[in-house]
Amino acid sequence: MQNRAERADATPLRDPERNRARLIEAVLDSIAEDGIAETTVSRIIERAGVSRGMIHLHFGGKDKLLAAAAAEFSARYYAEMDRQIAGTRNDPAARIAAVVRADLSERILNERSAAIWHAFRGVARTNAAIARYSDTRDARLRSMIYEAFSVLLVPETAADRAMVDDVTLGAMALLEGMWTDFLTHPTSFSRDTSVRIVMRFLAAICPGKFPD
Amino acid sequence: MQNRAERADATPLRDPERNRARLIEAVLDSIAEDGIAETTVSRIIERAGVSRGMIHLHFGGKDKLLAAAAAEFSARYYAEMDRQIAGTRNDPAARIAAVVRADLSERILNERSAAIWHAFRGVARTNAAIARYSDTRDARLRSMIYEAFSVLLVPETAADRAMVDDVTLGAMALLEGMWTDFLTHPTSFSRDTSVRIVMRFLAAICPGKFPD
DNA sequence: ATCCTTAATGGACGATCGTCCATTAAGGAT
DNA sequence: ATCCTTAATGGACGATCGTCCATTAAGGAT
Repeated sequence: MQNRAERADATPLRDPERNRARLIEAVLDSIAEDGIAETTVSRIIERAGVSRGMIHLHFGGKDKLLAAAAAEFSARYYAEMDRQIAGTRNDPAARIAAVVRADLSERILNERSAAIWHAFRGVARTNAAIARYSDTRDARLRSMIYEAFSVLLVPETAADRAMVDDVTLGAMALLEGMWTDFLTHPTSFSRDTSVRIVMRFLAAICPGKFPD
Repeated sequence: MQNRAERADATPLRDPERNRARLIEAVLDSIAEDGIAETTVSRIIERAGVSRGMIHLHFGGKDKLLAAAAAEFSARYYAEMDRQIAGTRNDPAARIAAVVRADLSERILNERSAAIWHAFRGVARTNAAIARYSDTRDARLRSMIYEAFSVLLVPETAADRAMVDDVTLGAMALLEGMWTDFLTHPTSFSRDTSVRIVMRFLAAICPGKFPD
């Protein structure tokens, strides 16, 4: 139809990397907009603008494409998280606040990401590949919070260490809950309110550790 | 094959009510064990032990059967919740504690219910019928917590009322997060620890309101 | 005993699913 | 200029999906 000489730009006709990326993006868009049940091979290739055989060619099948999309989604999450909390390594209270702000920031928590995240969660129990990347994202966030509280609360006794465990679990639960609130009440949800509430709870349970 | 005279018991050969219940139970079991994607008409009737045409006969189609299962799941949730918090109407602190304990109790939060709940959440965005019952359950829990905090904190100023809003949202988030923790870490999850942490956070943010 | 309503059956049906491969052609290597 | 590797195409395929209806029979009404 069109050869290189006829095209004004230098866009190559063949670009496996670009097509892989398009397929992954199409999967994420489809899950966010139409849900996992409607994310069929036909819909995916339609969104990506590629041919039917390409899923099998580049990923080996639909399931592996979904797993790759989950991996990409997870990787983007903590890449952005790392970016936003950079420079808070020496101040645990600031780091925790930064993690909370990042986790609820527009770049990380938005209608698309919340829909995708909950869709993945819903099927993770019966899809080992998706569960793996879902767990990875979880574990990363948890360890960030845990490390910061370990520095902030300088635990010495067993009770102190239990406190670090508890407050980590509580912080994770609060953030998880805010994501769910965003998903279920996207219009009334307030990013600032959510950050404020999480920080108020954390400040209340760690008196004097989170200066205003 | 078998008529009433030949059967020892009095089980009727025809029992639409029983068959409806069997189909709903089969759907919930299938979602919990195999996931929503594997919950097909063939799998459902196999579990329920009924014939293929019965879904259309009694519910009008698979989608309506799923909606009925979501309705039943939601109804059971707050029936059990009401049962467990009965008798705490005059003591808001006790009522909040009872709601927390109930929401995390074995009868309400278990592997089956957590799997079903998250599966429904994952598709609620693109399934209006399921979203409706999911929201109903949510709103019921939220209003219980809100009412109790309204009595407990006797809000007078605008700031007081904002506090009631905040602590309600925080309590909801904590409970949601604990469900997710149960789903993702069923082996390490501790019911008692979760209840304790939620109550510690609530007590910390409402000083003197939750006597030990 | 006969009739009538309706619960229950189970297979036929068209629609879609995801996989896979024969074929084409891009584009670098020679 | 020719060859060779491999990206890309798109339709054929069997499998499975959910719906629906002709048929059977349960069981109350007469």
